[in-house]
Amino acid sequence: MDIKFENNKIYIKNPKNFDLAQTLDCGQAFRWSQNENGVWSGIAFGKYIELREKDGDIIISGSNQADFKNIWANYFDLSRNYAQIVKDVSVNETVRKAAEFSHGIRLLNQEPWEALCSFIISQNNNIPRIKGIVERLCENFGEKINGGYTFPSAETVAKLTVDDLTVIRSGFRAKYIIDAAQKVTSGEINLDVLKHADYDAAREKLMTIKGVGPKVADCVLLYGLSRIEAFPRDVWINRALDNLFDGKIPDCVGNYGGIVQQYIFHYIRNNQ
DNA sequence: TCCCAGGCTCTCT
DNA sequence: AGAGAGCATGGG
Repeated sequence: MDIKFENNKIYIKNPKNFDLAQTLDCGQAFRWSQNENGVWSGIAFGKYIELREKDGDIIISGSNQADFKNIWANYFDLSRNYAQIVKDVSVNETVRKAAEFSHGIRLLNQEPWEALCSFIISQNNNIPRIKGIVERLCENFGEKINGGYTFPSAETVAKLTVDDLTVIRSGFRAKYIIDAAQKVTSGEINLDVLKHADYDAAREKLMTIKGVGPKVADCVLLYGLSRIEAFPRDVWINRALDNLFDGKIPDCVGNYGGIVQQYIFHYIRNNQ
């Protein structure tokens, strides 16, 4: 992608396969919102930024060249060739339709701990409420910065009790959040190591955390540890597999399960 | 009001 | 190994 830095803004000129609304509001991340002027804002890696689309470009403000290079280029997965991937997986007609409907969704490479914590919260829950719980977690236990609150560190959460978490109204998930924070803080779970570990071994390790089963583990691997071969199966995906794919993932998906899963998730959720 | 939500744990066969 | 109840909370 063609990047330009001008007037304290970052211009992604004529972006390919990058739609802000599709990417930021498709249920993979829970801290992005759009205001009445169409401007998206959010916080990740302890930094607040704003993004908007104008004249076919994406404009990032509130950031700088160093952060773009060190954080956002990877966060928005800018080096991945989505056009080629879409072409490869579109051998299957239903996948092609889902990919077309989901055009512009990119996988966000999120912070491992934030992904772990967020997807623990996601279980047996709906997206609006997940967002509310995550936001209350940040407001109560994150660090105040310009624009909002950072996602609280595992170290911070590890010191809390179930009672302390009453304010975020996460229900039965509170004890799971704390167990995850404690295992990450103690080093019993090293998320950076799991990023490069054998997939099944990493998955098993994540599932030693209370409240982390197969689906949450796959989500952590996909959204937090950049493992695009992950294929999380939630109620929506299972429904789609049953109704559209004879119950199984088509072979043409190959190692891009995570991307196709995201396309199918978006497609099935917005088409009954 | 009732059903359900980007599931998992626990218990009982 | 597999099935089923229960779980906190609240959005639609």
